[in-house]
Amino acid sequence: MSWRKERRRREGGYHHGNLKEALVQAALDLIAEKGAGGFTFAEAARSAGVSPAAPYRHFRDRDELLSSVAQQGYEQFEAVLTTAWDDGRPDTPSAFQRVGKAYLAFAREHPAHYSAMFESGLPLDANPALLVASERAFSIIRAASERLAAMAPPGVPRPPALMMALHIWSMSHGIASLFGRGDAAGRKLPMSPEDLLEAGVLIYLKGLGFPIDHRPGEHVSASKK
Amino acid sequence: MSWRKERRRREGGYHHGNLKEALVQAALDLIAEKGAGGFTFAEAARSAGVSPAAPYRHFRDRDELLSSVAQQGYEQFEAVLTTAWDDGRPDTPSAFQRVGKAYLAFAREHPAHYSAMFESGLPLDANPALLVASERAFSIIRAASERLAAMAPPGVPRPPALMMALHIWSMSHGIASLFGRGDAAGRKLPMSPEDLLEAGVLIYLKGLGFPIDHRPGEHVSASKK
DNA sequence: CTTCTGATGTAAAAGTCATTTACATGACCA
DNA sequence: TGGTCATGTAAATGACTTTTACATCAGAAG
Repeated sequence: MSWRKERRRREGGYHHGNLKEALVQAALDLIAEKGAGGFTFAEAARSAGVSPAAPYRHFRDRDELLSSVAQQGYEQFEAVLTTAWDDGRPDTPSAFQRVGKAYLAFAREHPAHYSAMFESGLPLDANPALLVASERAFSIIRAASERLAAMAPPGVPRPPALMMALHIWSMSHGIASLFGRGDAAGRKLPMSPEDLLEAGVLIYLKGLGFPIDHRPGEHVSASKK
Repeated sequence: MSWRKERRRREGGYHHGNLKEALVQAALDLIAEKGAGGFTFAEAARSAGVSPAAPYRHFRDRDELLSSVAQQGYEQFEAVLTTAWDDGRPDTPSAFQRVGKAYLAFAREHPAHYSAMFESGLPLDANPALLVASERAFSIIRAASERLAAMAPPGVPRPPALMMALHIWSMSHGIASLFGRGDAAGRKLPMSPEDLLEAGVLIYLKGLGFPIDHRPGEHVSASKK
């Protein structure tokens, strides 16, 4: 079944057998190396060992390959966030912070995906599946915000959960985008992005009336009172 | 002095007379139209009415033109933020909110500049002047944060002013980047980016202990108690 | 087992870009 | 009036994108 294809592939058979996946992988490597802009269709083809025209059997054009990478990114992103959220265990606030960390971790560990998702300039509605994937990923942040909003102290005016989700998302994305990747964009920071985000989220939650106190060695941190 | 050049330019003289600026302007138009990635050196040359090789007399390569656009953007950005800050008049908190609005307004009104500055993928240290310009712009946000930090209520633990500035910058940038431009990136929002940012900043400031209350018709807003 | 056919690749070509090199023009100065 | 440097042009190279006509192969049908 498959050993045959494997063998042919190694021997340079006419058919690749797995080109679509190979191209996505090649694109990831190239984007990681030269950025979403620097990636070329032709080089991806070269990496996969096929002619420059071969990719057109699997993707309408360069943008569709980029779009596939972004979609795969959103799907993995959703999985990562879902795992981090873990349905709010052991408690909502700490799970919430874990989601924030997972956000930054994803940006750092999957820079190519992140780049395709947020920095490639491709319109979200280019591919319906892409839009769906991105919404599913955001829905995790939103669900977490809903849960958090539900346990906010009463009497304190607060925005709708959607707005909370957008605030958290925006701060996470802003930090990831400006400072998140090693040194690619060049902006230095006298602290880790994770610490920056954690502190920011804690201050924000405190603004919503959540009980926050601080332990030695840290600026602020959350704990149940 | 100059009428002569003007005349020649109209008549299609051999020398353009003002090519460098014309190229920057052409780049802005093209970036606004097709994004930072879609912009080409050749087309900028065509817009300016010169041969494809002419731009090389003024810019080492395509990236240097992009870098010039970004630098000009940072300079205008700094000017806009400085005006908005107005040295904290009439009072620090409202001036602070004004800076946030100015941030989003810049992203919306100068999408091409914003794109070159934050989404073009060019390394900040490509051009020393670029780095300086970007730091000067950020310094406005930082100065505003310093002032705000200085008037924070005592007894409430708070992060260093630099961190505050980074939080505000990140949220502003995150919102601008995700939702700031009409519909380019495709993400819809059931509220204006300005309202989103204002609410986020107010919650954040409340988390720092600033007195905030709310008036009818708005989610939250600041006033002295 | 042979044949047919759709899926998957290739080769070649056209058009666009980025970039370089040798040459042309003309603005300005002595 | 020349000379000279800055500013443009023309032409060439090599990469990339995309299309078109043709080649190959895997698997289904007989």
